[in-house]
Amino acid sequence: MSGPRFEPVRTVRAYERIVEQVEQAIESGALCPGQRLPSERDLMGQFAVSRSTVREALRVLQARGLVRSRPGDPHGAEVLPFSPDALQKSMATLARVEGLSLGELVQFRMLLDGSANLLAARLRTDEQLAEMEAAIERMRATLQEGPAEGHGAFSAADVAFHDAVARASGNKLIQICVEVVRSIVVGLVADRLAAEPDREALMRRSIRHHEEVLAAVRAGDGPLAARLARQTMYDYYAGHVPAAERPALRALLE
Amino acid sequence: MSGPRFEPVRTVRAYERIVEQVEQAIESGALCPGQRLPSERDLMGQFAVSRSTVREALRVLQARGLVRSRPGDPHGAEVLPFSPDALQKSMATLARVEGLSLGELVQFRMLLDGSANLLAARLRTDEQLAEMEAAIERMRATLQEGPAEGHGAFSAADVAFHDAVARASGNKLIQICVEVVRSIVVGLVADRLAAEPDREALMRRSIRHHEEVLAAVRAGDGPLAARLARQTMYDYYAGHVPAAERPALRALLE
DNA sequence: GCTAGTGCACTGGTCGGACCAGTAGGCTAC
DNA sequence: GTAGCCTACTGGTCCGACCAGTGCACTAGC
Repeated sequence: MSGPRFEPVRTVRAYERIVEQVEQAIESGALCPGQRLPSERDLMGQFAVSRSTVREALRVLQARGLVRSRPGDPHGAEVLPFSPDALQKSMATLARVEGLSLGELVQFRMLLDGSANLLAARLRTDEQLAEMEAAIERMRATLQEGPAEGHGAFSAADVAFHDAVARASGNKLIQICVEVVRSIVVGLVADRLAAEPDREALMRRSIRHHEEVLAAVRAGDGPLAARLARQTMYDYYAGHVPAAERPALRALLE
Repeated sequence: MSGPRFEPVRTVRAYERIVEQVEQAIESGALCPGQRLPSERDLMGQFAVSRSTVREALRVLQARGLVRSRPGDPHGAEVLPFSPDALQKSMATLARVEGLSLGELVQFRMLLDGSANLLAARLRTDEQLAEMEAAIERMRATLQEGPAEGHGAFSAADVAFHDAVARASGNKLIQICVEVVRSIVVGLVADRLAAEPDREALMRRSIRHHEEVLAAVRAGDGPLAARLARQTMYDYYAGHVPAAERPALRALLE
């Protein structure tokens, strides 16, 4: 016999147990977004620890995007609705530390956006279709205002279109990843896009592409919508991706 | 005239500035994985803040997976190599808080794995091909040992196969996301898979599917490899996905 | 009566000091 | 030369204090 089986004890810091308890309360729904945590001074009583420990736990929870605290707020820390901020922060760190190339990010967007369109062509509601149409309409409108002022608005409308598609995919994870990766890519190429020599032509072509994508989604032709969406993204970003990385991107275009 | 343009000043907490500085040092390479941060007492001198503030900053950095500290370690906190742990934690939290369904997660895996195979069929090296072959061989071997002991090993080999494909895709982001999402899915269905009535048949079929996928990758037929990979994943998990969610998964199978 | 202004009680952010258990590496005794 | 102890230092935790900022109740004025 091997006698009683002892498990290795891992020493758990006090603040970690606080994090766990609060995290679980949030996940279980005992704490809902908008609700407030007790004040730090209350919490130190409830958890029977010092304020430093409570604060370290709150820092971790805040870093994970679960709560937010404001100085002077008499109601205590606020439980936040989920937002992909923490996810985005992790991924942005990843992009920098791990040295993700623009090519890899764009490639990832291509496959995400392509898949979103594939699903959206199947599952979209008429309302979502209208949202996409409206976004394209706004893109067209910005062209009238001249490219200078119009560029921010154009991007916003472009984002709105892709968000609508992602929502229509019916998969929240796709939706979130689309948002996260897009914000990183946009952060990387924003200045380069602003310096684009013939931005208006790019915008005009982008609108046409979006119209084609929408038509495919409307027709329920998922594979076509996916292919067009990938092509659209490729055309929009390929100029900023090092030539050596482009073949890998084009592999997604067939 | 509108006078001088004043910008809103955002009050930045002291610990946040510390986090920023250390983060930047890591990203810029001034601090490499394995290197040590000065001790908390040193840091409070360098940053001219109290130890509480230093510690709160370290908690945040630790929550982001950038450093690790051990009690009693005379060398100070250690700078960690990037690991997707933080990313995984965010996404796992997301999965629970946001109520991601198993269907959504599996669907996401299907599109990730499919895309990885599509790219791998184009870009794989012979060495990577050999890794995939070896993984399948290990899957076969576990069948001989009987399903009871073999199941852990089978899963490990399965994971190794998918990791090899993800690596062969040449996209680190795909690779990381595959890993993150897989671990979440596995965490959700581990117990249900263990209770599978006819596990051996499932494993046998899974091996055959993997062989087909590998053949397509070897032949360089990306679209076929992608479709087979998605089918493989569907077959493996569909039984655990609520029937209502399955049609959305099947949308990825054409 | 209702509003505008004021004060207060309390919040989170920061500080400094203190103690403890644990570690690593140098020192000593063999 | 090595085994074992010792010490200096670490991170984890606690305490008490101060500050600037906030929201609310209360009050003064209409």
